[in-house]
Amino acid sequence: MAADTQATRWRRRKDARTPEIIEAALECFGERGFAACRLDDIARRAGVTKGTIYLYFPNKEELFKAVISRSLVPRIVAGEQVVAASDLPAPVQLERLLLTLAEIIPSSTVGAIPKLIIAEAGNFPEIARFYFDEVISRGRRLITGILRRGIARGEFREIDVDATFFSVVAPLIVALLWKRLFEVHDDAALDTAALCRSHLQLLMHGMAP
Amino acid sequence: MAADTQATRWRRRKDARTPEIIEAALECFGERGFAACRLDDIARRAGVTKGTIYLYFPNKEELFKAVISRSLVPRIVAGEQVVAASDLPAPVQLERLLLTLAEIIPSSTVGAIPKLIIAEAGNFPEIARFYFDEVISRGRRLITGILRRGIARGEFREIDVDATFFSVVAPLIVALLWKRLFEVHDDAALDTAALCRSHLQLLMHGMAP
Amino acid sequence: MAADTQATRWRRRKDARTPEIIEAALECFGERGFAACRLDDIARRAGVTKGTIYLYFPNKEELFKAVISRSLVPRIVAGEQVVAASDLPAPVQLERLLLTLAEIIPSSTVGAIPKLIIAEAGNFPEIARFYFDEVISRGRRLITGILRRGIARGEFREIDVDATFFSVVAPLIVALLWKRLFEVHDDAALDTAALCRSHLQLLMHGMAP
Amino acid sequence: MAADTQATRWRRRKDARTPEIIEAALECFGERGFAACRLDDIARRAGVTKGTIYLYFPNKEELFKAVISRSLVPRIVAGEQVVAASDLPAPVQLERLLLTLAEIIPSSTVGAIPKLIIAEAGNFPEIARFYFDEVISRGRRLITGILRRGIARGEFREIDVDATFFSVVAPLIVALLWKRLFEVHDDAALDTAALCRSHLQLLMHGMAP
DNA sequence: AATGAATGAGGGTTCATTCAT
DNA sequence: TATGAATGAACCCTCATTCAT
Repeated sequence: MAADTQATRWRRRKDARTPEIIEAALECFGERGFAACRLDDIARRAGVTKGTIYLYFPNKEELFKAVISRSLVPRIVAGEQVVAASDLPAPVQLERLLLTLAEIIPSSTVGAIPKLIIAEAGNFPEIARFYFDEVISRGRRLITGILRRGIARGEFREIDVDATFFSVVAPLIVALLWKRLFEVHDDAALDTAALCRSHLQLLMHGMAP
Repeated sequence: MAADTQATRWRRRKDARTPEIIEAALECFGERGFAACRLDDIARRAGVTKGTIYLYFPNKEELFKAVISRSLVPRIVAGEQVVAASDLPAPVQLERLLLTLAEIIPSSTVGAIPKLIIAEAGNFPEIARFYFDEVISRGRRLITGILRRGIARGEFREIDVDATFFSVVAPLIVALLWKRLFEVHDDAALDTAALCRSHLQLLMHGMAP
Repeated sequence: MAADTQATRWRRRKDARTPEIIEAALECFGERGFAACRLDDIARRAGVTKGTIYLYFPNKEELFKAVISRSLVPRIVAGEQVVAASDLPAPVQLERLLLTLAEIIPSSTVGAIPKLIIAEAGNFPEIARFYFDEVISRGRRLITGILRRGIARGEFREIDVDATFFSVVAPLIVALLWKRLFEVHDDAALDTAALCRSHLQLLMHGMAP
Repeated sequence: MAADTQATRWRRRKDARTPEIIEAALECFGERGFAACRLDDIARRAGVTKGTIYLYFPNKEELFKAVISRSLVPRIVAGEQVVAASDLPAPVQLERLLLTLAEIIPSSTVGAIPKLIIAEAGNFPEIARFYFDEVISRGRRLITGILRRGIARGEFREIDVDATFFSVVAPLIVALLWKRLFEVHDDAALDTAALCRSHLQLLMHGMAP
């Protein structure tokens, strides 16, 4: 029985290692960037030693790729479901989607990814491509889809949906970066809720027929 | 001809070297990031050897700081002048400012800085602070100033200027990053002009009284 | 056989490395001086690679300090015991102490330290201070103590003990340096034993009441 | 006339360069040792630039040799004259010689050489050999000569002159080093005069028939 | 599966030396 | 003769990666 408990504990431990290391790596990469982040740091945070990381990932670069790819899919899926599951008016859908998106902003883990992508896309074209295909393109399809439906239904005026995509999501992305990079230097904290409200209002007024 | 090249090479005096090295460093940092960019690369681009860099900058970090600080002031000043020099209606001022800002987007040199800042602000708080004070804060003051004047003059409806600041500038910043990071993966090139037009229209409609 | 070598190599654990590296460093520093001695040389002598040294010492300077400090204490203690353990006449004690001291002269390891100290004391005041406090001062206390006792007991005439300290020990120190620096250029090898005998005789005659 | 003055001034300047640089180099080498002393430092002290040094010396090593060799001959000659010029009793000659020697101790320039030799003899065998031949051997010849004459004349007892040579000069050499390396760490300054007096007394008593 | 001692290639930095002016 | 900008080899140090245990 004791042996059985042991075995279970060890198995769970082993299964848990991969996400634990990814989590630790995401934190560390997010704070310092890919190059400046040492595997020793990641290992310490994950509660293992450097050598152990190599049992789960062939090298630092692959670990980085895993960090990026495995941390995002759930979020995208969530977003797609918000839209697909309903047949609400486009403005309502857009609002819900942005509010869902805005929840990521303060998330200490996933929220670090955009900064990472921006910093390292040049050095890791493979990651950039993956991120573009799996996150950005899907996100853009979601949003432009809503915009198109809104136009078709007469809920939005005739707008350039590809361009407006930027107007819609950019403020949230910039807010995400701001929180991590500049809020500490500013007099007041960034009021994410107010920003969302204000931005949504601007969008609704701005796109109204 | 060889003699001529030599002469030219030697004519380049101390005062020419500094901007040459900064220029080369900006390119290199912009492409690969601070840590991944080797001094050898910078030196080669600047047409000198590694040792020469140390005649002009005490170390890599100070070179980085110089790159950031010396590349920005002129742009900010330009922006401030666009506004200060006129007493036009706020919407017109806003339009002119954004169009000026948009010109930076394709600039191969200065346009690389935002990415750099985002990537390295965490590792160089001093630089983050400098950038925040000298670029972001001044830019924000410019824009919120225009917004406030517009509200006061009845040209804009009552809006949250601090939040709207994000809605106004974020699309341009994201477009800047997009150009460098994702355009290559997208089917079509990003039409900056269309984006500006569309975004301005959205803003004008969205903030109209 | 290869397996055996391997095993031996791996059996050497952390605790064995430190003295091995210190020993190698002492040899190397002793031969070439601090600045001229490359870490690669030390590593090769210690049978490790450069990187390994940094697992045991934070940098070259700290390695140097360790070399000095860890190589000396045993010798001093030995000297103090020679004196403390007995209540012999002062001349006898002095003789024993000098003979003990003279044993260091040909020692290839510890014997290199005085040269090192002389060469680097200016660059490493901390080391100079340590050496002065832990070696020189203690040695001086030992010798002046014997001299004072000898005077008090009427075994020596009234002498300036602080000045005589130099007359007592200097010849041994100079002999130590001579062995390493000039013996090779001289016609005959330095006869340390004869030097000791002659010097002790001089001292005994010279300090006799 | 002005031209003439100029010419004279320039010639004098040029003739003065060599000793100026040697002087500056001796100071610098004496303070930091050969390796740790940068040519930039020497140049600055000599009031010239680095390049100028290469007009007078082919490289750093030759400059070092010049420093050693040109700084010593005068002193040796002085010592030899003190002895050769007289037919005084050996004890008196010895006393005069040691007092002459002791004058070097506080000399800030020449006094730095022994430390330099000790530090670098291993790295520059050529210099060690030169110093041994031109300084040490001649000094030893002087002193052992006096000792032999003293024995022959019945002024000294039968002693081992080669060994006693160390007993005679070592205290002065150690005092020289002490002044530069450890006096700053000691409670009291080293009283060179007292040391000479005490040492001479010891010698005279110790070698008396 | 996990460790952690060891490696070694690579980068930042220094500085003796060169050379056009 | 003197300068000082430029060079490049050499060295310290870091850290991703390996591997015996």
